[in-house]
Amino acid sequence: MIPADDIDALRAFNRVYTNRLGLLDTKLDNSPFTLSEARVLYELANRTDLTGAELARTLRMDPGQISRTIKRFVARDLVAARDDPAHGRHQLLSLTDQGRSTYAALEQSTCTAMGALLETLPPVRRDSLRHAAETLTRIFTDTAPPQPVLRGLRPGDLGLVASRQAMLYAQEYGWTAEFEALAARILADFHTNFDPACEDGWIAEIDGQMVGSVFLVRGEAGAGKLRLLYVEPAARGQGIGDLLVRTCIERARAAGYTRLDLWTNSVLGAARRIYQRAGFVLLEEVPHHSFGHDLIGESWSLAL
Amino acid sequence: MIPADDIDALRAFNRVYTNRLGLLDTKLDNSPFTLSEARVLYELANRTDLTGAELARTLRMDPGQISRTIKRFVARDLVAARDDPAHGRHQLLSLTDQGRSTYAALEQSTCTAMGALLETLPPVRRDSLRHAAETLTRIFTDTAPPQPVLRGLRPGDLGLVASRQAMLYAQEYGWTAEFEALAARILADFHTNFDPACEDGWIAEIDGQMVGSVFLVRGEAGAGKLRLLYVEPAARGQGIGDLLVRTCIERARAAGYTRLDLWTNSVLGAARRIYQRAGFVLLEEVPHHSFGHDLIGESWSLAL
DNA sequence: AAATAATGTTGACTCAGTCATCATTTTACG
DNA sequence: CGTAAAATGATGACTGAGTCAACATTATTT
Repeated sequence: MIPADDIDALRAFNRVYTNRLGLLDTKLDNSPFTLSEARVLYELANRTDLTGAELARTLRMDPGQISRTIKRFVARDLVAARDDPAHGRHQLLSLTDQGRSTYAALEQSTCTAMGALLETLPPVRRDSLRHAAETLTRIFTDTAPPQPVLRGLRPGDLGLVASRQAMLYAQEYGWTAEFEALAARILADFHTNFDPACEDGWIAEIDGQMVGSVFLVRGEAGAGKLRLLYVEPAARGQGIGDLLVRTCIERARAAGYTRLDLWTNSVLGAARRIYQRAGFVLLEEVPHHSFGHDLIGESWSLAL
Repeated sequence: MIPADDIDALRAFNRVYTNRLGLLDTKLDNSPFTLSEARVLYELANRTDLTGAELARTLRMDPGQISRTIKRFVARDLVAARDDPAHGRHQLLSLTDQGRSTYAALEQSTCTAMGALLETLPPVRRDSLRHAAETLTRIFTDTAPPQPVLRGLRPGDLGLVASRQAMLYAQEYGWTAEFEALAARILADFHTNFDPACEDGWIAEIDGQMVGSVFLVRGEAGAGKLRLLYVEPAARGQGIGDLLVRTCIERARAAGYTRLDLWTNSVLGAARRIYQRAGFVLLEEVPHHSFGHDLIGESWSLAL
């Protein structure tokens, strides 16, 4: 079930955008084209040998309207229609030279108008706007389900991991900043003592956004240690946790560890199940008071 | 000058949104209202005693069109118009009972349609969509320049600060992950030894987004230490750095420190100027090799 | 070979959007 | 105070958008 808040947010945006649509339209500058005409021109300029039906589909416009629009363009000598040699019923549409130069002028003026609009925004909002615009473009464009990808570490990742985990566990379990400090320290140590031969870290991303992580560090007595595994709630149930753990195990094996240890807490049920599935065995349970709660720490291990 | 990339991003979004607009419209469900009519209904339902001119302004529609639309609504007994007792030329518009129930039904069905659309998205994208929609709504709605606000620390802040600084200095100065580890360690220590009486941290926000930070910790011999000051590039030039430093100084004074120290690097010119303006004095310059570069560390101090 | 589907076009109709005009009323200003 | 300027609400005229139905023609499927 979709939360009403989500629906409201989208509807509010829809309203605002529609009310301010003029600000983003070609109508602003007194161009000789309507919005629909400009859209048709854009498609014709950026694709080759379109048919009318194809135009109607991509722009979600009425075929009849396309037909009439094209007729107007042909009359103005902006568009040339020639019969498709392969399909007798199809007509291949393309811009004439005049059509192309007219489109270029239109393009120029919309860019100028858009730039003027962006000029009015403070830089912080300009950045937010761009990011939001790119996000929405992706969401409306990519119909394929987003694939989670694993990647290596980049600058800024460590802090982000600590931050997301701190927020998550504060929200879900009420853990205090003590956990955040622990995570920050683990990550600081990770980098300070970093040995590329036998240590590593992975970030899981969807649409370029971090949705999970895992780290492999050197543990005690020839054992590797898996640390800071987490998956964003919204990204759970897609096997991302399994993927992260599997990757970590393989890397631990390649690094020559004889055993892979990890320490977790009994309340982290989702993580526990992932460890179980991966073959880890629960060795020890030790109650402790940390992060503002009475918890049961668990030591798990996997022979490699 | 606005980067062409920003303009392209916004235009691309504009195109995609327009092409898919139908998906977000009242047209989807076979409602008896056009988009414009639905917008007028919405305004009438959510505000009281609107005049036609007011409607035309908020919806950016032609007064003539409003006039005709209202006439249709009055004929359908959805809207009642009564003369304004104060202004003889004004007409106060409001929904009739039938208008209200019709609007409620419309509202219901658009919410359902919107929910159905959100259902098709994977949860990760749903979250992104919501966030982006809220951002854009704010940007198009708030015309007032965004005010930077200072706030205390919340879960997740520490990691975020470390992450942003690491990314920033990696980008601007090519600093290595060594800096990230240092930042993470400083923040871990901050929390581990946290003494609320004489230590503190502040986050500067614009539109709820972090754009800067500063921390006050206990230093040596009764002195306070200012650490991890930073301001996002896009938010610079608005006095946020000054505000952060001033806040930190005041807090240091209140905590009873006799002196406020800080350590920085000569390349961080913007920060240096902030310290100078705040009255800090450069005490010592020590060359060092850190973060992958030859740097000159600087010790500054301010008598309180 | 016949049924089915897609393509491009046209007619009919309503609403959107723009522009000009107008009567009326309110506000601003010398 | 009186007049000029501005705002309000309405209307006519016109083009294009959007929807629906119909149609001839050509491809595709069975």
